[in-house]
Amino acid sequence: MDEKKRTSRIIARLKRAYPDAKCSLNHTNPFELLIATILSAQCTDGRVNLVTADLFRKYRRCEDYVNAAPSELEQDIRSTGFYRNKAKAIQGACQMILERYAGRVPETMDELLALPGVARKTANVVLGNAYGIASGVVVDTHVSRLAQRLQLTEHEQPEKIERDLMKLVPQRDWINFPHLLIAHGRTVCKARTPLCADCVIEQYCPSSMK
DNA sequence: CTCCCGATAT
DNA sequence: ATATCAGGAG
Repeated sequence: MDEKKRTSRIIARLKRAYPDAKCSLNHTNPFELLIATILSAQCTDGRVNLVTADLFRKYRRCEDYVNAAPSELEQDIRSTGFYRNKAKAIQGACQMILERYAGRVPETMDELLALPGVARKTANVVLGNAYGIASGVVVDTHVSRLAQRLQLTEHEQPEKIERDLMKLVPQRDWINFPHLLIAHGRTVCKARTPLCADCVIEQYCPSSMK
């Protein structure tokens, strides 16, 4: 079986197992998703959602972040970790969005990549989940781990993994595919102890311990 | 490559 | 005690 066929079988199985897989970061607009995604670095989505529940009530627009005292914003996002970096990134991004785009989150890859604290992973999350634009494939820690275990790539750098996945996965699935891998990665194909006995794609996995 | 960093699971 | 979590910048 060639790699594309194996990939399509994997996708079909995962869609059946996780029919409701979607973006797990709570948000009601592109701006909120951008902030939530910046906060999600090396932090669980559950923790991010806990923080943004209060954060999005207190900070509604770019001006609210830009005008806040850095130390106060840092405390408001502290429990997500890396809070100094994240606060600085958020304030820098908001200032740029205000100056260049009149407060609207841009809808192109290049414009998003120019924002501080935003690289391909965050840009792909915002474009895909807030704007419905299939700009690429989100590669986070779960997608990276599963793509390697499934041997959908032989690389470790996120950018190279994304390039391999964009070749293997049909573009209509670029947005949903990471949701499927993340759902599977969180519940079954875990980082420390993969539960291969419970895996619905075990027959397609070269790394299976079954 | 290193650094940033708190919360939770194992 | 240590690994891991929807990463990005220098």
